[in-house]
Amino acid sequence: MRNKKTSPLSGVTVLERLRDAGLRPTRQRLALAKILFARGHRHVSAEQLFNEAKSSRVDVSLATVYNALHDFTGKGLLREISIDSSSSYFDTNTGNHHHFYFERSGHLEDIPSEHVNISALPEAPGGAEITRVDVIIRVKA
Amino acid sequence: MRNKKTSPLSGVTVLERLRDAGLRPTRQRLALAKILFARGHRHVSAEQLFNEAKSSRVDVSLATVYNALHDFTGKGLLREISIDSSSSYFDTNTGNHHHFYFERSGHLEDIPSEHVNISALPEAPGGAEITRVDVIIRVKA
DNA sequence: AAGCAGTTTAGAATAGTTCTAATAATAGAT
DNA sequence: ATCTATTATTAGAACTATTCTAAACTGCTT
Ligand SMILES: [Mn+2]
Ligand SMILES: [Mn+2]
Ligand SMILES: [Zn+2]
Ligand SMILES: [Zn+2]
Repeated sequence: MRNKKTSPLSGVTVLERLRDAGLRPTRQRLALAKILFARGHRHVSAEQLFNEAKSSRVDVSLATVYNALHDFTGKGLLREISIDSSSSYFDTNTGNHHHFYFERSGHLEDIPSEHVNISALPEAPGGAEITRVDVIIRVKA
Repeated sequence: MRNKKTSPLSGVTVLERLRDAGLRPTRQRLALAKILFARGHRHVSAEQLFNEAKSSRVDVSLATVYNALHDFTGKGLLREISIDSSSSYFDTNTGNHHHFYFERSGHLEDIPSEHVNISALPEAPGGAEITRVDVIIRVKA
């Protein structure tokens, strides 16, 4: 049997992260989570993650990539961002923050929420509860 | 020959609006523009507009609806909004403003830009020019 | 009226995503 | 370790919003 801790720091951490979220740490989920959470925050599309998995010799189907992304999102490990309606991004940064969107490249870059000061938020009609506030700054680049 | 001014106020106005934008006022574009701009600001999807056209006995193809929406957007008569990656909305309000998004119904509601005070905007990396700032407040309703 | 560029159209094509239903793996109990 | 129920994975089909194609048509200028 293989050692469960394949990478210095992230191996066990990722496994625990999945367990804590109530997600079975399957081989596929572990591999994908490792790609997603190995280093700093990222914004990835399903296709991107699928390709990175293939590059890392992780044998996983596209359907599983979608399943995992949605499962992770459902458990709060990721956050889904729709910007250009052609595809979604999944953000490993689930904290309160905003984005620069580079229209040419399709690249997303985080803006810490402290750097954007929103005031005078109107109350949601009918006292509806606010789920999330997204600020997207589109830049021509 | 029919009277060009079919509706009390909007007939000629819509025609001029298209001409001023450099768009040929074809039968289809006129009919669609009339639906879009007849009354106050709206947020419509392509499919919605297509259906409204059919209801108004305007014979227009779906491809033309898409063409018109994009042409209008390109000329600044509409603004395209992507929220949920399943489809885009086209907004007849092209001025600076933001949105409430009602997740349950998919409805969009304008927020005047004066009601949202954004301060401390970080400079775009590399001095890139800001195209637009979108604030979307998602509410659970 | 003629000619041309711009527009419309039906239907095919595309692409991201979801679904299906069969197979496989996991967790927990024995 | 084995058994079992539950959950996950998968290939490929299906779905859906949107775009493309290329042929027919129309608005505009002369
Ligand atoms: Mn999704
Ligand atoms: Mn579009
Ligand atoms: Zn982010
Ligand atoms: Zn609006």
